[in-house]
Amino acid sequence: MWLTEIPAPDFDLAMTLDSGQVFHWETAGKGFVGAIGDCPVYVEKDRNILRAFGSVLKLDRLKRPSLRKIVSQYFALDHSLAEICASLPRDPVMNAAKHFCRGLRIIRQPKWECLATFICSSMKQIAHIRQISRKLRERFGQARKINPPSPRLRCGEAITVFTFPSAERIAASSEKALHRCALGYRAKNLLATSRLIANRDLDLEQLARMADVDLHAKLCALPGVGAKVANCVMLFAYERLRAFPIDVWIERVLREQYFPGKRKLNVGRLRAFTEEYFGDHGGYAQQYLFHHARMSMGRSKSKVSGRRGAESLSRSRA
DNA sequence: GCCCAGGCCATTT
DNA sequence: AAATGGCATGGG
Repeated sequence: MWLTEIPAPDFDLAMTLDSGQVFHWETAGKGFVGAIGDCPVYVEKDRNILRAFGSVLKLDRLKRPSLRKIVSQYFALDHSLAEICASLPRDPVMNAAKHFCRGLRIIRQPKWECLATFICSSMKQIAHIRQISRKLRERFGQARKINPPSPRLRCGEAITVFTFPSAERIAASSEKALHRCALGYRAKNLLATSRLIANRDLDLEQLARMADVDLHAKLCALPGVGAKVANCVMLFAYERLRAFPIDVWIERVLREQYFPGKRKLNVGRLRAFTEEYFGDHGGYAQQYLFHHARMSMGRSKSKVSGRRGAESLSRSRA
């Protein structure tokens, strides 16, 4: 077990973990517990310090990076948010999201874990995706314990966390077993894709060398992976910061904020716009717009009446 | 019961 | 090429 403290002044841990890019971190004490790959970790933000406590596997410890390296890499503390934000468009919608999401980082997730959870994400609310992720971990992953050494770490008692199951482990399960994790029709896709990996027909690490377009096409060829999921995996696991996933939230933001009242707008037109407008860090723009929109929706009570509500509000003020 | 959800896919126009 | 409907499940 190791303890490390990392200066991270422009990093919002809680917002990053609650922004719908990763689904397994759970609050514990004043921080969060989860797994970074095979490493069980407790993390907390204490003023400008990111404090992490956890263990690295004993096998091949010599080749193993330090906990500090693992945490810094995972949370992308090397990303210069100042430069990234400066490169984003400066329209009112983007500015508001940018301001609201200060400190939110696009993290670097393990590739299979990211691919698998986003295969499970289709037509699911984030709370459901979290449930699915937890069930997969509890049922097929490995239990690892975190034993806090001192009350300095405000995480309380010993905690068990579960690693995400390998593709081989999922492939060795069954569609019925996956169904019991509330996967629904997604079970078949997850199983099929896991078997491509277990059978050596697909090596996710090898794909990292491919150009964006080719990587996107390769991912889209996998069962249960379409344009949206492929872009999520590119953004959250392959560090392709241009990737701009368009889900129902983002599509709503684009239609209402960037093309208000425009009728003939298919997904292809929206895609053409986002790729040229948001630029090299479009993925950050997308995540900020997504999180801001999702957090703002709670205020208007009813989701369906949200649009009408906003409209009538602006009219009544006029 | 209704609505919707970080969509994908086969089928039809 | 673009629109449409089915798909499993759970929360509000």
